[in-house]
Amino acid sequence: MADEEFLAGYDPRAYDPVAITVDVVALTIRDGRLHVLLVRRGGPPQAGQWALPGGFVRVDEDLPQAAARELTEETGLLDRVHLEQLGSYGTPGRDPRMRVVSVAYLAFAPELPDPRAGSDAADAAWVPVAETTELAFDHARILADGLERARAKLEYTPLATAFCRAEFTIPQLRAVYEAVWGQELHPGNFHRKVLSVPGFVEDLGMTRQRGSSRGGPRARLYRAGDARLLHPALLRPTTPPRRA
Amino acid sequence: MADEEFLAGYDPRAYDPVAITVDVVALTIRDGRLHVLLVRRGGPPQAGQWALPGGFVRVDEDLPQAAARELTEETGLLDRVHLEQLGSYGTPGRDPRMRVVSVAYLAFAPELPDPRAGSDAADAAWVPVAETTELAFDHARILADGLERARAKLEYTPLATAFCRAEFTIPQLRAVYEAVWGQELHPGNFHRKVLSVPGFVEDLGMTRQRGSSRGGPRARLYRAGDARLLHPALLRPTTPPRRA
DNA sequence: GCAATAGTGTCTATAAGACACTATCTT
DNA sequence: AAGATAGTGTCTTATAGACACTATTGC
Repeated sequence: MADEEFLAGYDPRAYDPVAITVDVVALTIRDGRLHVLLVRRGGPPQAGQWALPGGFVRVDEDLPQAAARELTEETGLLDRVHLEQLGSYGTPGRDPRMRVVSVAYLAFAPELPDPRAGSDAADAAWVPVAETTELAFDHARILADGLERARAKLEYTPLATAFCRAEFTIPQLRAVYEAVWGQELHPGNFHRKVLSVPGFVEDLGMTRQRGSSRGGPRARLYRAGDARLLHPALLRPTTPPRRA
Repeated sequence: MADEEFLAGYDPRAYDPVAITVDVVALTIRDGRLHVLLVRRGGPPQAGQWALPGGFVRVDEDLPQAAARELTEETGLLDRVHLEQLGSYGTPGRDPRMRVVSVAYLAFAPELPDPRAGSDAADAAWVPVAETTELAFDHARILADGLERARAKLEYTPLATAFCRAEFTIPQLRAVYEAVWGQELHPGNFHRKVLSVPGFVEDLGMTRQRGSSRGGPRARLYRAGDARLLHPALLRPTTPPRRA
Protein backbone atom coordinates (compact mmCIF):
# COMPACT_ATOMS: atom_id res chain seq x y z
CA MET A 1 0.00 0.00 0.00
CA ALA A 2 1.22 3.48 -0.87
CA ASP A 3 0.59 4.86 2.61
CA GLU A 4 3.16 2.58 4.24
CA GLU A 5 5.82 3.48 1.78
CA PHE A 6 5.09 7.17 2.26
CA LEU A 7 5.15 6.94 6.03
CA ALA A 8 8.46 5.12 6.07
CA GLY A 9 10.09 8.15 4.45
CA TYR A 10 8.27 10.77 6.50
CA ASP A 11 10.40 12.92 8.78
CA PRO A 12 8.39 14.79 11.43
CA ARG A 13 11.43 16.82 12.44
CA ALA A 14 11.72 18.36 8.99
CA TYR A 15 9.16 20.99 9.99
CA ASP A 16 9.25 23.96 12.32
CA PRO A 17 8.83 22.87 15.92
CA VAL A 18 5.55 23.61 17.68
CA ALA A 19 4.25 22.52 21.04
CA ILE A 20 0.84 21.58 22.42
CA THR A 21 -0.18 22.51 25.92
CA VAL A 22 -3.39 22.25 27.88
CA ASP A 23 -4.61 24.94 30.23
CA VAL A 24 -7.51 24.44 32.58
CA VAL A 25 -10.07 26.97 33.74
CA ALA A 26 -11.27 25.19 36.89
CA LEU A 27 -14.21 26.85 38.60
CA THR A 28 -15.84 26.19 41.94
CA ILE A 29 -18.07 27.97 44.43
CA ARG A 30 -16.67 28.99 47.81
CA ASP A 31 -18.58 31.09 50.32
CA GLY A 32 -21.16 31.85 47.68
CA ARG A 33 -18.57 33.30 45.31
CA LEU A 34 -17.15 31.92 42.09
CA HIS A 35 -13.48 30.94 42.35
CA VAL A 36 -10.92 29.89 39.76
CA LEU A 37 -7.91 27.68 40.36
CA LEU A 38 -4.66 29.55 39.76
CA VAL A 39 -1.01 28.62 40.16
CA ARG A 40 1.94 30.86 40.70
CA ARG A 41 4.54 29.98 38.10
CA GLY A 42 7.64 28.44 39.65
CA GLY A 43 9.99 28.77 36.68
CA PRO A 44 10.51 30.96 33.65
CA PRO A 45 9.00 32.34 31.60
CA GLN A 46 7.02 34.77 33.73
CA ALA A 47 8.08 33.15 37.00
CA GLY A 48 6.07 34.41 39.96
CA GLN A 49 3.06 35.37 37.83
CA TRP A 50 -0.35 33.87 38.47
CA ALA A 51 -1.52 31.59 35.64
CA LEU A 52 -4.00 28.90 34.81
CA PRO A 53 -2.84 25.39 35.67
CA GLY A 54 -1.55 23.64 32.59
CA GLY A 55 1.45 22.23 30.82
CA PHE A 56 2.75 20.34 27.86
CA VAL A 57 0.80 17.41 26.50
CA ARG A 58 2.78 14.21 26.80
CA VAL A 59 3.43 11.78 24.00
CA ASP A 60 0.56 9.36 23.49
CA GLU A 61 -1.57 11.28 25.94
CA ASP A 62 -5.02 12.30 24.80
CA LEU A 63 -6.04 15.94 25.26
CA PRO A 64 -8.82 15.44 27.87
CA GLN A 65 -6.49 13.08 29.70
CA ALA A 66 -3.79 15.75 29.81
CA ALA A 67 -6.28 18.29 31.15
CA ALA A 68 -7.44 15.86 33.83
CA ARG A 69 -3.83 15.19 34.81
CA GLU A 70 -3.03 18.86 35.18
CA LEU A 71 -6.11 19.28 37.33
CA THR A 72 -5.40 16.34 39.62
CA GLU A 73 -1.81 17.48 40.09
CA GLU A 74 -3.20 20.53 41.86
CA THR A 75 -6.44 19.39 43.41
CA GLY A 76 -6.11 15.70 44.07
CA LEU A 77 -8.89 13.42 42.95
CA LEU A 78 -11.48 14.80 40.59
CA ASP A 79 -14.53 12.74 41.33
CA ARG A 80 -17.72 14.43 40.17
CA VAL A 81 -15.77 17.04 38.20
CA HIS A 82 -17.13 18.11 34.85
CA LEU A 83 -14.48 18.69 32.17
CA GLU A 84 -15.10 19.99 28.66
CA GLN A 85 -13.01 21.53 25.94
CA LEU A 86 -13.17 25.31 25.85
CA GLY A 87 -11.15 26.24 22.79
CA SER A 88 -7.64 26.56 21.42
CA TYR A 89 -5.31 29.53 21.53
CA GLY A 90 -2.41 29.65 19.14
CA THR A 91 -1.57 33.21 18.21
CA PRO A 92 2.11 33.37 17.29
CA GLY A 93 4.13 34.92 20.10
CA ARG A 94 1.67 34.11 22.87
CA ASP A 95 4.45 32.05 24.48
CA PRO A 96 7.99 33.43 24.21
CA ARG A 97 9.59 29.97 24.15
CA MET A 98 8.27 28.77 20.81
CA ARG A 99 5.11 28.37 18.80
CA VAL A 100 2.66 26.97 21.33
CA VAL A 101 -0.95 26.06 20.72
CA SER A 102 -2.84 25.66 23.96
CA VAL A 103 -6.01 23.64 24.14
CA ALA A 104 -8.03 25.11 26.98
CA TYR A 105 -10.41 23.05 29.10
CA LEU A 106 -13.18 24.19 31.38
CA ALA A 107 -13.87 22.36 34.64
CA PHE A 108 -16.75 22.66 37.10
CA ALA A 109 -15.99 21.26 40.55
CA PRO A 110 -17.84 21.07 43.86
CA GLU A 111 -16.17 22.77 46.78
CA LEU A 112 -12.69 21.24 47.14
CA PRO A 113 -9.98 21.64 49.79
CA ASP A 114 -7.19 24.13 49.22
CA PRO A 115 -4.93 22.97 46.39
CA ARG A 116 -1.37 21.79 46.82
CA ALA A 117 1.31 23.29 44.65
CA GLY A 118 2.05 21.03 41.68
CA SER A 119 5.45 20.00 40.40
CA ASP A 120 6.36 23.23 38.64
CA ALA A 121 4.16 25.68 40.52
CA ALA A 122 5.40 27.72 43.43
CA ASP A 123 1.91 28.04 44.81
CA ALA A 124 -1.66 27.22 43.97
CA ALA A 125 -4.94 28.65 45.25
CA TRP A 126 -8.63 29.09 44.62
CA VAL A 127 -9.00 32.79 43.81
CA PRO A 128 -12.31 34.67 43.60
CA VAL A 129 -12.77 35.50 39.93
CA ALA A 130 -13.72 39.04 40.90
CA GLU A 131 -10.25 39.49 42.38
CA THR A 132 -8.07 38.09 39.61
CA THR A 133 -5.84 40.78 38.22
CA GLU A 134 -2.97 40.07 35.89
CA LEU A 135 -2.40 36.60 34.52
CA ALA A 136 0.53 35.18 32.56
CA PHE A 137 0.47 34.82 28.75
CA ASP A 138 -3.06 35.22 27.34
CA HIS A 139 -4.67 33.48 30.30
CA ALA A 140 -6.87 36.45 31.16
CA ARG A 141 -8.54 36.05 27.80
CA ILE A 142 -8.92 32.30 28.28
CA LEU A 143 -10.43 32.84 31.71
CA ALA A 144 -12.89 35.38 30.30
CA ASP A 145 -13.93 32.95 27.59
CA GLY A 146 -14.37 30.22 30.20
CA LEU A 147 -16.53 32.42 32.39
CA GLU A 148 -18.79 33.33 29.51
CA ARG A 149 -19.06 29.67 28.52
CA ALA A 150 -19.95 28.75 32.11
CA ARG A 151 -22.64 31.41 32.30
CA ALA A 152 -24.17 30.21 29.04
CA LYS A 153 -23.96 26.52 29.97
CA LEU A 154 -25.99 27.06 33.13
CA GLU A 155 -28.81 28.29 30.96
CA TYR A 156 -29.42 25.21 28.89
CA THR A 157 -27.64 22.36 30.67
CA PRO A 158 -27.96 20.94 34.19
CA LEU A 159 -24.24 21.52 34.81
CA ALA A 160 -24.91 23.74 37.80
CA THR A 161 -25.26 20.44 39.66
CA ALA A 162 -21.56 19.79 38.91
CA PHE A 163 -20.76 22.58 41.37
CA CYS A 164 -22.73 20.78 44.09
CA ARG A 165 -22.06 17.67 46.12
CA ALA A 166 -24.00 14.51 45.29
CA GLU A 167 -26.87 15.66 47.49
CA PHE A 168 -27.96 19.26 47.41
CA THR A 169 -30.92 21.52 48.03
CA ILE A 170 -32.67 23.87 45.66
CA PRO A 171 -31.39 26.91 47.56
CA GLN A 172 -27.84 25.57 47.21
CA LEU A 173 -28.40 25.16 43.49
CA ARG A 174 -29.71 28.68 43.37
CA ALA A 175 -26.54 29.89 45.09
CA VAL A 176 -24.56 28.36 42.22
CA TYR A 177 -26.57 30.23 39.63
CA GLU A 178 -26.28 33.45 41.59
CA ALA A 179 -22.50 33.10 41.94
CA VAL A 180 -21.90 32.29 38.27
CA TRP A 181 -24.33 34.83 36.88
CA GLY A 182 -23.42 37.45 39.46
CA GLN A 183 -26.98 38.39 40.27
CA GLU A 184 -29.66 37.40 42.74
CA LEU A 185 -32.57 35.27 41.66
CA HIS A 186 -36.12 35.14 42.95
CA PRO A 187 -36.13 32.18 45.39
CA GLY A 188 -39.74 31.19 44.82
CA ASN A 189 -39.73 31.37 41.05
CA PHE A 190 -36.36 29.64 40.84
CA HIS A 191 -37.60 26.80 42.99
CA ARG A 192 -40.67 26.18 40.89
CA LYS A 193 -38.74 26.49 37.65
CA VAL A 194 -36.09 23.93 38.59
CA LEU A 195 -38.73 21.40 39.58
CA SER A 196 -40.65 22.00 36.36
CA VAL A 197 -37.74 20.99 34.09
CA PRO A 198 -37.90 17.22 33.47
CA GLY A 199 -34.77 15.38 34.53
CA PHE A 200 -32.98 18.36 36.08
CA VAL A 201 -33.10 17.14 39.69
CA GLU A 202 -34.36 14.04 41.44
CA ASP A 203 -36.16 14.20 44.78
CA LEU A 204 -34.44 12.11 47.47
CA GLY A 205 -37.42 12.30 49.82
CA MET A 206 -35.36 13.70 52.68
CA THR A 207 -34.50 17.06 54.12
CA ARG A 208 -31.33 18.46 55.61
CA GLN A 209 -30.85 18.02 59.35
CA ARG A 210 -30.83 21.72 59.99
CA GLY A 211 -32.39 24.77 58.44
CA SER A 212 -30.25 27.56 57.09
CA SER A 213 -27.86 29.27 59.50
CA ARG A 214 -30.24 32.15 59.80
CA GLY A 215 -33.44 30.20 60.33
CA GLY A 216 -36.11 28.80 58.10
CA PRO A 217 -37.45 25.31 57.46
CA ARG A 218 -35.20 22.39 56.51
CA ALA A 219 -34.71 22.23 52.77
CA ARG A 220 -35.49 19.10 50.81
CA LEU A 221 -32.57 17.15 49.31
CA TYR A 222 -32.11 16.37 45.61
CA ARG A 223 -29.53 14.74 43.40
CA ALA A 224 -28.71 15.44 39.74
CA GLY A 225 -31.24 14.02 37.29
CA ASP A 226 -30.55 12.29 34.00
CA ALA A 227 -31.25 15.20 31.64
CA ARG A 228 -28.36 16.42 29.50
CA LEU A 229 -30.19 19.53 28.32
CA LEU A 230 -32.76 21.69 30.06
CA HIS A 231 -36.17 22.01 28.42
CA PRO A 232 -37.28 24.61 28.92
CA ALA A 233 -34.00 26.41 29.56
CA LEU A 234 -33.29 28.62 32.57
CA LEU A 235 -32.51 31.87 30.85
CA ARG A 236 -30.53 34.58 32.55
CA PRO A 237 -32.81 37.32 33.84
CA THR A 238 -32.42 40.94 32.88
CA THR A 239 -31.48 39.67 29.44
CA PRO A 240 -31.72 43.08 27.89
CA PRO A 241 -32.42 42.72 24.16
CA ARG A 242 -28.68 42.68 23.56
CA ARG A 243 -27.74 44.15 20.25
CA ALA A 244 -24.30 44.65 18.85
CA MET B 1 15.84 39.58 33.42
CA ALA B 2 15.66 35.85 34.10
CA ASP B 3 13.30 35.15 31.21
CA GLU B 4 15.78 36.23 28.57
CA GLU B 5 18.52 34.09 29.99
CA PHE B 6 16.16 31.12 30.13
CA LEU B 7 14.92 31.60 26.58
CA ALA B 8 18.43 31.82 25.19
CA GLY B 9 19.10 28.29 26.37
CA TYR B 10 15.73 26.89 25.36
CA ASP B 11 15.76 24.21 22.64
CA PRO B 12 12.35 23.58 21.07
CA ARG B 13 13.67 20.55 19.21
CA ALA B 14 14.48 18.77 22.44
CA TYR B 15 10.88 17.58 22.67
CA ASP B 16 8.84 15.06 20.73
CA PRO B 17 7.65 16.51 17.43
CA VAL B 18 3.98 17.38 17.03
CA ALA B 19 2.13 19.21 14.30
CA ILE B 20 -0.79 21.62 14.18
CA THR B 21 -3.29 21.51 11.37
CA VAL B 22 -6.55 23.29 10.71
CA ASP B 23 -9.55 21.57 9.17
CA VAL B 24 -12.60 23.47 8.00
CA VAL B 25 -16.22 22.37 8.05
CA ALA B 26 -17.58 24.77 5.43
CA LEU B 27 -21.35 24.68 5.03
CA THR B 28 -23.60 26.25 2.46
CA ILE B 29 -27.11 25.81 1.09
CA ARG B 30 -27.60 24.60 -2.48
CA ASP B 31 -30.97 23.73 -3.98
CA GLY B 32 -32.49 23.92 -0.54
CA ARG B 33 -30.11 21.31 0.84
CA LEU B 34 -27.20 21.65 3.24
CA HIS B 35 -23.82 21.00 1.59
CA VAL B 36 -20.33 20.64 2.99
CA LEU B 37 -17.10 21.41 1.17
CA LEU B 38 -14.99 18.28 0.71
CA VAL B 39 -11.70 17.61 -1.06
CA ARG B 40 -10.39 14.37 -2.45
CA ARG B 41 -6.94 13.83 -1.03
CA GLY B 42 -4.27 14.05 -3.71
CA GLY B 43 -1.41 12.50 -1.78
CA PRO B 44 -0.80 10.04 1.01
CA PRO B 45 -1.91 9.26 3.57
CA GLN B 46 -5.36 8.11 2.53
CA ALA B 47 -4.96 9.40 -1.04
CA GLY B 48 -8.22 9.35 -2.96
CA GLN B 49 -10.36 9.59 0.18
CA TRP B 50 -12.78 12.46 0.69
CA ALA B 51 -11.76 14.74 3.55
CA LEU B 52 -12.38 18.15 5.03
CA PRO B 53 -10.23 20.89 3.51
CA GLY B 54 -7.32 21.66 5.78
CA GLY B 55 -3.61 21.52 6.21
CA PHE B 56 -0.65 22.39 8.33
CA VAL B 57 -0.52 25.73 10.07
CA ARG B 58 2.37 27.80 8.81
CA VAL B 59 4.96 29.48 10.97
CA ASP B 60 3.81 32.85 12.28
CA GLU B 61 0.33 32.24 10.94
CA ASP B 62 -2.56 32.68 13.33
CA LEU B 63 -5.11 29.87 13.56
CA PRO B 64 -8.14 31.72 12.11
CA GLN B 65 -5.86 33.02 9.38
CA ALA B 66 -4.81 29.48 8.51
CA ALA B 67 -8.44 28.37 8.37
CA ALA B 68 -9.32 31.28 6.10
CA ARG B 69 -6.39 30.45 3.84
CA GLU B 70 -7.44 26.82 3.49
CA LEU B 71 -10.94 27.94 2.66
CA THR B 72 -9.94 30.49 0.03
CA GLU B 73 -7.61 27.98 -1.61
CA GLU B 74 -10.70 25.98 -2.51
CA THR B 75 -13.47 28.53 -2.85
CA GLY B 76 -11.83 31.77 -3.87
CA LEU B 77 -12.76 34.91 -1.99
CA LEU B 78 -14.68 34.57 1.24
CA ASP B 79 -16.55 37.79 1.52
CA ARG B 80 -19.52 37.50 3.87
CA VAL B 81 -18.31 34.14 5.18
CA HIS B 82 -18.69 33.45 8.88
CA LEU B 83 -15.78 31.58 10.45
CA GLU B 84 -15.59 30.35 14.02
CA GLN B 85 -13.53 27.84 15.93
CA LEU B 86 -15.24 24.50 16.40
CA GLY B 87 -12.84 22.55 18.58
CA SER B 88 -9.58 20.64 18.61
CA TYR B 89 -8.96 16.99 17.91
CA GLY B 90 -5.75 15.46 19.10
CA THR B 91 -6.22 11.81 19.94
CA PRO B 92 -2.88 10.04 19.47
CA GLY B 93 -2.90 8.02 16.28
CA ARG B 94 -5.58 10.01 14.49
CA ASP B 95 -2.99 10.83 11.83
CA PRO B 96 -0.54 8.07 10.90
CA ARG B 97 2.28 10.51 10.10
CA MET B 98 2.89 11.86 13.56
CA ARG B 99 1.18 13.40 16.55
CA VAL B 100 -1.18 15.90 14.98
CA VAL B 101 -3.56 18.20 16.78
CA SER B 102 -6.13 19.63 14.43
CA VAL B 103 -7.97 22.82 15.24
CA ALA B 104 -11.30 22.59 13.44
CA TYR B 105 -13.14 25.65 12.18
CA LEU B 106 -16.75 26.01 11.15
CA ALA B 107 -17.73 28.23 8.21
CA PHE B 108 -21.12 29.39 6.99
CA ALA B 109 -21.14 30.64 3.40
CA PRO B 110 -23.76 31.90 0.97
CA GLU B 111 -24.14 29.92 -2.22
CA LEU B 112 -20.74 29.85 -3.93
CA PRO B 113 -19.60 28.56 -7.32
CA ASP B 114 -18.17 25.07 -7.60
CA PRO B 115 -14.78 24.93 -5.90
CA ARG B 116 -11.49 24.51 -7.67
CA ALA B 117 -9.13 21.84 -6.47
CA GLY B 118 -6.48 23.31 -4.17
CA SER B 119 -2.77 22.68 -4.29
CA ASP B 120 -2.75 19.24 -2.73
CA ALA B 121 -6.28 18.11 -3.48
CA ALA B 122 -7.16 15.99 -6.48
CA ASP B 123 -10.70 17.30 -6.48
CA ALA B 124 -13.03 19.50 -4.46
CA ALA B 125 -16.80 19.71 -4.37
CA TRP B 126 -19.83 20.82 -2.40
CA VAL B 127 -21.41 17.57 -1.23
CA PRO B 128 -24.90 17.26 0.31
CA VAL B 129 -24.31 16.39 3.95
CA ALA B 130 -26.96 13.69 3.68
CA GLU B 131 -24.79 11.94 1.09
CA THR B 132 -21.39 12.05 2.77
CA THR B 133 -20.21 8.55 3.48
CA GLU B 134 -16.68 7.76 4.55
CA LEU B 135 -14.22 10.52 5.33
CA ALA B 136 -10.49 10.38 5.97
CA PHE B 137 -9.02 10.39 9.49
CA ASP B 138 -11.60 11.41 12.12
CA HIS B 139 -13.27 13.91 9.82
CA ALA B 140 -16.67 12.25 10.07
CA ARG B 141 -16.66 13.03 13.76
CA ILE B 142 -15.56 16.61 13.15
CA LEU B 143 -18.28 17.06 10.55
CA ALA B 144 -20.90 15.68 12.94
CA ASP B 145 -19.75 18.10 15.65
CA GLY B 146 -19.89 20.96 13.15
CA LEU B 147 -23.41 20.10 12.07
CA GLU B 148 -24.65 19.98 15.63
CA ARG B 149 -22.95 23.30 16.35
CA ALA B 150 -24.59 24.82 13.26
CA ARG B 151 -28.02 23.58 14.28
CA ALA B 152 -27.61 25.02 17.75
CA LYS B 153 -26.19 28.34 16.53
CA LEU B 154 -29.23 28.99 14.37
CA GLU B 155 -31.34 28.88 17.48
CA TYR B 156 -29.81 31.74 19.39
CA THR B 157 -27.75 33.71 16.87
CA PRO B 158 -28.67 35.43 13.60
CA LEU B 159 -26.04 33.39 11.72
CA ALA B 160 -28.62 31.94 9.35
CA THR B 161 -28.15 35.22 7.50
CA ALA B 162 -24.54 34.20 6.81
CA PHE B 163 -25.94 31.54 4.46
CA CYS B 164 -27.79 34.24 2.49
CA ARG B 165 -26.62 36.94 0.12
CA ALA B 166 -26.57 40.53 1.35
CA GLU B 167 -30.25 40.93 0.43
CA PHE B 168 -32.66 38.15 1.19
CA THR B 169 -36.31 37.42 1.84
CA ILE B 170 -37.92 35.83 4.85
CA PRO B 171 -38.84 32.71 2.86
CA GLN B 172 -35.19 32.38 1.81
CA LEU B 173 -34.15 32.66 5.44
CA ARG B 174 -36.72 30.03 6.28
CA ALA B 175 -35.21 27.74 3.64
CA VAL B 176 -31.87 28.03 5.48
CA TYR B 177 -33.43 26.97 8.76
CA GLU B 178 -35.25 24.11 7.09
CA ALA B 179 -32.08 22.86 5.38
CA VAL B 180 -29.93 23.01 8.51
CA TRP B 181 -32.53 21.62 10.87
CA GLY B 182 -33.83 19.12 8.36
CA GLN B 183 -37.47 19.86 8.96
CA GLU B 184 -40.15 22.10 7.53
CA LEU B 185 -41.28 25.15 9.43
CA HIS B 186 -44.64 26.88 9.45
CA PRO B 187 -44.24 29.79 6.97
CA GLY B 188 -46.62 32.16 8.71
CA ASN B 189 -45.37 31.64 12.22
CA PHE B 190 -41.74 31.75 11.09
CA HIS B 191 -42.31 35.04 9.32
CA ARG B 192 -43.86 36.71 12.33
CA LYS B 193 -41.24 35.31 14.68
CA VAL B 194 -38.28 36.59 12.68
CA LEU B 195 -39.71 40.08 12.50
CA SER B 196 -40.46 40.06 16.22
CA VAL B 197 -36.79 39.54 17.19
CA PRO B 198 -35.12 42.94 17.55
CA GLY B 199 -32.10 43.36 15.30
CA PHE B 200 -32.42 40.06 13.45
CA VAL B 201 -33.28 41.54 10.05
CA GLU B 202 -33.62 45.02 8.65
CA ASP B 203 -36.36 45.94 6.21
CA LEU B 204 -35.00 47.35 2.93
CA GLY B 205 -38.40 48.67 1.83
CA MET B 206 -38.30 46.80 -1.46
CA THR B 207 -39.53 43.54 -2.85
CA ARG B 208 -38.02 41.08 -5.29
CA GLN B 209 -38.73 41.65 -8.95
CA ARG B 210 -40.55 38.36 -9.33
CA GLY B 211 -42.63 36.14 -7.08
CA SER B 212 -41.60 32.59 -6.36
CA SER B 213 -41.16 30.26 -9.33
CA ARG B 214 -44.50 28.71 -8.60
CA GLY B 215 -46.48 31.87 -8.10
CA GLY B 216 -47.33 34.05 -5.17
CA PRO B 217 -46.70 37.69 -4.32
CA ARG B 218 -43.24 39.24 -4.45
CA ALA B 219 -41.45 38.81 -1.14
CA ARG B 220 -40.05 41.78 0.74
CA LEU B 221 -36.26 42.17 0.92
CA TYR B 222 -34.22 42.36 4.13
CA ARG B 223 -30.60 42.52 5.14
CA ALA B 224 -28.94 41.20 8.29
CA GLY B 225 -29.56 43.34 11.37
CA ASP B 226 -27.07 44.31 14.04
CA ALA B 227 -28.06 41.79 16.70
CA ARG B 228 -25.41 39.29 17.76
CA LEU B 229 -27.82 37.15 19.75
CA LEU B 230 -31.50 36.44 19.23
CA HIS B 231 -33.88 37.47 22.00
CA PRO B 232 -36.11 35.61 22.11
CA ALA B 233 -34.37 32.66 20.49
CA LEU B 234 -35.78 30.63 17.62
CA LEU B 235 -35.90 27.22 19.22
CA ARG B 236 -36.00 24.08 17.13
CA PRO B 237 -39.52 22.69 16.97
CA THR B 238 -40.35 19.18 18.01
CA THR B 239 -37.91 19.69 20.83
CA PRO B 240 -38.99 16.60 22.66
CA PRO B 241 -38.05 16.88 26.34
CA ARG B 242 -34.72 15.29 25.51
CA ARG B 243 -33.35 13.24 28.34
CA ALA B 244 -30.14 11.24 28.45
C1' DG C 1 -40.52 36.55 70.03
C1' DC C 2 -38.20 37.94 65.83
C1' DA C 3 -36.29 37.48 61.55
C1' DA C 4 -35.00 34.84 57.91
C1' DT C 5 -35.97 31.08 54.88
C1' DA C 6 -38.45 26.95 52.15
C1' DG C 7 -41.93 26.26 49.47
C1' DT C 8 -46.63 27.15 47.27
C1' DG C 9 -50.49 29.93 45.16
C1' DT C 10 -51.99 33.28 41.95
C1' DC C 11 -52.04 36.66 38.54
C1' DT C 12 -50.16 38.98 34.31
C1' DA C 13 -47.38 39.59 30.26
C1' DT C 14 -45.02 37.35 26.78
C1' DA C 15 -44.07 33.82 23.50
C1' DA C 16 -45.03 29.54 20.57
C1' DG C 17 -47.88 26.99 17.74
C1' DA C 18 -52.26 25.79 15.28
C1' DC C 19 -55.35 27.41 12.08
C1' DA C 20 -57.67 30.52 9.02
C1' DC C 21 -57.67 33.96 5.63
C1' DT C 22 -56.54 37.54 1.93
C1' DA C 23 -53.91 39.31 -1.71
C1' DT C 24 -50.68 38.58 -5.26
C1' DC C 25 -48.14 36.25 -8.43
C1' DT C 26 -46.59 32.32 -12.08
C1' DT C 27 -47.92 29.07 -15.27
C1' DA D 1 -58.38 29.99 -14.38
C1' DA D 2 -55.76 27.24 -11.12
C1' DG D 3 -52.57 26.65 -7.77
C1' DA D 4 -48.95 28.15 -5.00
C1' DT D 5 -47.01 31.66 -2.06
C1' DA D 6 -46.33 36.12 1.05
C1' DG D 7 -47.97 37.97 4.75
C1' DT D 8 -51.49 38.95 8.57
C1' DG D 9 -55.15 37.86 12.10
C1' DT D 10 -56.71 35.21 15.88
C1' DC D 11 -57.01 31.86 19.32
C1' DT D 12 -54.97 28.47 22.68
C1' DT D 13 -51.43 26.91 25.48
C1' DA D 14 -46.94 27.16 27.77
C1' DT D 15 -43.78 29.88 30.14
C1' DA D 16 -41.46 33.88 32.92
C1' DG D 17 -41.78 36.96 36.37
C1' DA D 18 -44.08 39.79 40.04
C1' DC D 19 -46.22 39.45 44.26
C1' DA D 20 -48.38 37.44 48.17
C1' DC D 21 -48.64 34.11 51.63
C1' DT D 22 -47.85 30.11 55.02
C1' DA D 23 -45.06 27.22 57.68
C1' DT D 24 -40.81 26.20 59.77
C1' DT D 25 -36.58 27.00 61.73
C1' DG D 26 -32.25 29.47 64.25
C1' DC D 27 -31.09 32.84 67.36
